[in-house]
Amino acid sequence: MPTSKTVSSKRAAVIKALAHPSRLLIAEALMEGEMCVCDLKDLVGADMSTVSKHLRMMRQAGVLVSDKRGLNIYYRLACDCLGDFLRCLDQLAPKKAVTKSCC
Amino acid sequence: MPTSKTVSSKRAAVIKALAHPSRLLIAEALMEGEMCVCDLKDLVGADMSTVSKHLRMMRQAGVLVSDKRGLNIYYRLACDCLGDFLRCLDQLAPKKAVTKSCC
DNA sequence: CTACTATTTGGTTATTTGGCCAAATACTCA
DNA sequence: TGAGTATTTGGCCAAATAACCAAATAGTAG
Repeated sequence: MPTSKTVSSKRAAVIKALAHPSRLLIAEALMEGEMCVCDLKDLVGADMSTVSKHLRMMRQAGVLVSDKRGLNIYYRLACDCLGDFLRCLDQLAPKKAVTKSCC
Repeated sequence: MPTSKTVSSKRAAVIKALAHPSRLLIAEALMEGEMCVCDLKDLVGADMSTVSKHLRMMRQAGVLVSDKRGLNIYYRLACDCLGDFLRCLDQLAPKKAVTKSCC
């Protein structure tokens, strides 16, 4: 069985770490380079504690890597496959009806 | 602003459609080719109504396309970018601690 | 050591999600 | 038409999520 439920669950946990507007916004920003929590807080516009929890989740999922330097903790992406994937997803058209093709 | 919050939200909605073990299992299965709801029900091992709701969500997000033929409704993936992305994600290592690099 | 700064953790609350069951559709075929 | 099959919908409940605030922690610098 190439794609067991266990495998899917692990993968889904990683994907879930990107499946929230704020978290994806963070990931997108980090595609440009690392940022510290305070910068990300400004970016997201939420309470720092909220951002911190998002970051922890993403770090635990393996999506982000953190690095403490001076007073700040800097976060960066752990992989560079996000750009291609997002470009592909942007081509999808959300819809409501049944029986329709695209692509 | 290349990556606004609006863009991130739309993308996140699509990603969310894949961010559940059962839904990802469905998507993985559909990488091999289309399947009808009853097949997917057996695959997932949940109530058909539950599977149907997952499918509706994925369809509305634009991830799946459905096609009615005969008695059955067949679903298939709307894009083929999933494989590469999953292969990349599989290289990530989930972790708990701060300050560690990989890749 | 003390004050200060950056970040994380804990508690609480409101909302969303995911599951099942039962009932409703939609459609095919005899 | 009417039975039968495949799928969807609605209702309900338990569990997970995400937000905020307040308090704790870790570390730096004076």
